[in-house]
Amino acid sequence: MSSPADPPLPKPDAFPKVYDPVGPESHWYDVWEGAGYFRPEINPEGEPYCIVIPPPNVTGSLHMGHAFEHSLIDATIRRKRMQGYAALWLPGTDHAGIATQNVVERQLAEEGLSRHDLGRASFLERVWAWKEKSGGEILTQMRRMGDSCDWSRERFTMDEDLSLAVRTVFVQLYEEGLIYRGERIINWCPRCHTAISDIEVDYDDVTGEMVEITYPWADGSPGGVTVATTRAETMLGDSAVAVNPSDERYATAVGRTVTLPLQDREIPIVADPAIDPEFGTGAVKVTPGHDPTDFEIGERHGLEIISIFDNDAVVNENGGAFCGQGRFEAREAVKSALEEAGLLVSVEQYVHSVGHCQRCSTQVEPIVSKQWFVKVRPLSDPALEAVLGGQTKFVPERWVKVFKDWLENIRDWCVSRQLWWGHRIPVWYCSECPEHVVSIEAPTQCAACGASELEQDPDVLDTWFSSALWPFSTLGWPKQTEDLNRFYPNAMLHTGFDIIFFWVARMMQMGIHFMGEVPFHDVAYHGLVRDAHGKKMSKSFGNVVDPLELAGKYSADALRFALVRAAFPGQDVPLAEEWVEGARNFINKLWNASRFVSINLDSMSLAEAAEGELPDDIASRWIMSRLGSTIDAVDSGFDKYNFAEAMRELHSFAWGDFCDWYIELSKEALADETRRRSAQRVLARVMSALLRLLHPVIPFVTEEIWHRMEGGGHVAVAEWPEGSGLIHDEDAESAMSVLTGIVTEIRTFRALAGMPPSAALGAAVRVNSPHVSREIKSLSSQLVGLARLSSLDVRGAEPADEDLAGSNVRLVTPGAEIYIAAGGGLDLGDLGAKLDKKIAELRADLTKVERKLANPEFINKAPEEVVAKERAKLAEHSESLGALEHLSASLSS
RNA sequence: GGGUGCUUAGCUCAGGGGGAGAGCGCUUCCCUGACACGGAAGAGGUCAGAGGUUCAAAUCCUCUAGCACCCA
Repeated sequence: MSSPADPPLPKPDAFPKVYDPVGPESHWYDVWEGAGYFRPEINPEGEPYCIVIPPPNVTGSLHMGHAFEHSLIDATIRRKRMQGYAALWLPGTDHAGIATQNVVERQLAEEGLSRHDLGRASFLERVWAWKEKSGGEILTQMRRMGDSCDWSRERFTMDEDLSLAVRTVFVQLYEEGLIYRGERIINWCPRCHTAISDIEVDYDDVTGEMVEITYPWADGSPGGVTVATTRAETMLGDSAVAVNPSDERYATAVGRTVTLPLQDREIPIVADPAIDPEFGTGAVKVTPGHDPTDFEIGERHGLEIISIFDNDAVVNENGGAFCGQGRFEAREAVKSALEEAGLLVSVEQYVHSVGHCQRCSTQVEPIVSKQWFVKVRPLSDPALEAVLGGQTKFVPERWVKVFKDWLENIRDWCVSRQLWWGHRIPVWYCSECPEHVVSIEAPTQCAACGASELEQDPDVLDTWFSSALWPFSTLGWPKQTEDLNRFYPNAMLHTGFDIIFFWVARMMQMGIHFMGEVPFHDVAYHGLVRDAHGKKMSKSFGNVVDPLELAGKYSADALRFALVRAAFPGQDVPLAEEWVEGARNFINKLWNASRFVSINLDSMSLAEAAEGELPDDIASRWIMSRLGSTIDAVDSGFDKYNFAEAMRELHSFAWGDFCDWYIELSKEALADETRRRSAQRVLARVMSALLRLLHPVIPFVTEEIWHRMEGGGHVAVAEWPEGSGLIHDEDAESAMSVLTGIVTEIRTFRALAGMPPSAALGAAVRVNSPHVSREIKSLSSQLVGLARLSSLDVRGAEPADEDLAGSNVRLVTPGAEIYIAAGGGLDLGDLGAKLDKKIAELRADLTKVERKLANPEFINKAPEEVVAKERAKLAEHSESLGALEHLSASLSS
């Protein structure tokens, strides 16, 4: 094809054969950000479209889960931006109360210090210093990944504005009676030294012991009541024994008293329906001070609450002789003492579920303590209604049920934490009187007695209290800012299902309560990133993969594509390095397709080359039709948050339709001066659309190619392609499928016959439909190239049994027959075996079809199209079978 | 104990009443003027098991088994 008239190739370094992501991935981000593309103001007329980031821990670093979630958010927001929305991805970080405090305390411990050694003020200075030092890391990493956040709107949960929002919410809820202080049984972490909420307790199976203990009758009569427990040491705090009221065995026992061993305390036997008669002996010790169920039993029966543990879960003075022992130590000591007393009936190994602190895995100790609670029900009911009523849509929908079950059984939320790092509870206690002041700003005097000595509650709020406000606190609330009016409700939320209770439910509650509207219209729950074999990534397994490392090796684009490509709604994403490698290969393929187009545009930009009317040849019509369907499928995938589907469409269009077929077909047209220009037009249009469609997921490489080819503007703000303008061209698609069938059939024959690609092969093709036959004729020079033929004769269906091109081989493909003059001396052994197999398959298929059509019920009940389709299949299969048998016979003769 | 999801090619997963799909891996051939991070052609599956509904079931229903997760 080369001739002196060919245009000069671009300089080799303008489009190297292998894409090098290093330059583009360090260059384009600053350009985009500098141009203000990440700000919604770039589309001032656009409809607002806001997504807030699920705020990562401020001192954390980027892990694969972030990389995944952010890839989905960025893909969503970049597409919306290109569609002309005032797209805002609002970034920020969370102060992560316990987690952050634990990290800094660990640092202090290395210096042999505790936070109490430093005191509250200097400890907080330390935490702020740590936050300043490590707080930017994750944000830098996000930039590296190409995340198009509006950094001018970055927020931190402990910013002054957001802290004001927290205090405002607290005060208002208090005034509405939805926040109260109460002495209740709560989950206490003896290591973190704080209360935690019910959902911060993780239950794990632990192998322990089931111990049976006899409590003797108080009146000295022989025997007693035997109770079963896994926590023998808590008997020190027992204030009753309970049985089920319907339990015959204990009918006469109820109302009597027993003596609590070791403590010498007389306690009653009460009847309570909460007791399961099937469990153990049917009699249960009741420890209202250290068991939530027992606490409730205690409330019902007016039992004494005896706390036997201090804040370290060490037995206190109420534990008598066991005072000073840790709870596990005390458990053994109590058992020995009971055994000595002859009251230990049995000890058996027992596996049971035990609550652990989510942050430090220490066994949680239920204790009774004075804490602040949010009365949740009045907030949760509207949240549930909003989801059931569809004001907020969940994807996948099944999470609605989980959400519903949880909200319907919700308990009040303990929001105070005995920590220093966080939003201090805006309550001040008077030193002169029992009153307290709940106020947004620090009060100067007691509202009740006027005293000026006021002390603020030492505790801080649960981190999730501030996260619950995130969709509006980040937009300026309680100030009525322009952003708040514009971007609330948020368009949607991408998040993991693991925080549906912690975060989504609470944002729904607070959003509706304070803004009067749901915080977002859609919530798309994604799965977890797992390793190549579907195992959860964890440090203990050693299968954790660092996203930045993969991005460094294969490019951020490749990592993003690998992740997004696997993102079926709500499904976990297995990630092996090979997937990223595959994504890198795809990007390189795209790069080379661009390289090809670029080389063939005669120095025109994509925009220039695309100008003018499209040609109406089959190949052009076909690829434009395919492009239209692809755009529709991509849009539909994005709109359903089914990113994997969108990516599959793009991948197969780009690699299959465009590279494998259209580019190959275009080579012939490009070589023809009269058709070169129109082929360029098609190449440029497809290329441009492809770059735009892929940009949300692989922003860097598409921008780099755009820069080299488009000659102006940035793909980051280019217009998103419209599929509806492109017609679905049935004729072109069917003609092309016949063409690809013919080509593939000939190639297969060549491979099976062991013919080298260079060997001459003459062929004649008989196309069944006269219409398609004309189209194939128009494509004959392309067909010659693709199938590497020495000659080609395309006929219509009319002539029946002519001698076609001296053929000795007859092949068949849907819609056409192929006659090949293969000459003699070919080794057709493989072909014969292959043919036999194909014939057998076809016969089996044919029998199935025949049986179906012979069934009157099928003819009567099946829809017409289905019957017609079966009939067509029958005809087609018979024909193919005939041809194959003919070929088989001619081979063996 | 209650709930949810999963079981489809060697691996990881889509599909979801009417001819079994993808990526990776594997086999054979090919460094052809976009690309070997590539091209061409292939092999490979009683869609977990058992019942049922239906003209028709991988797909819907029931049960069973195994796995995963959530809640108590």
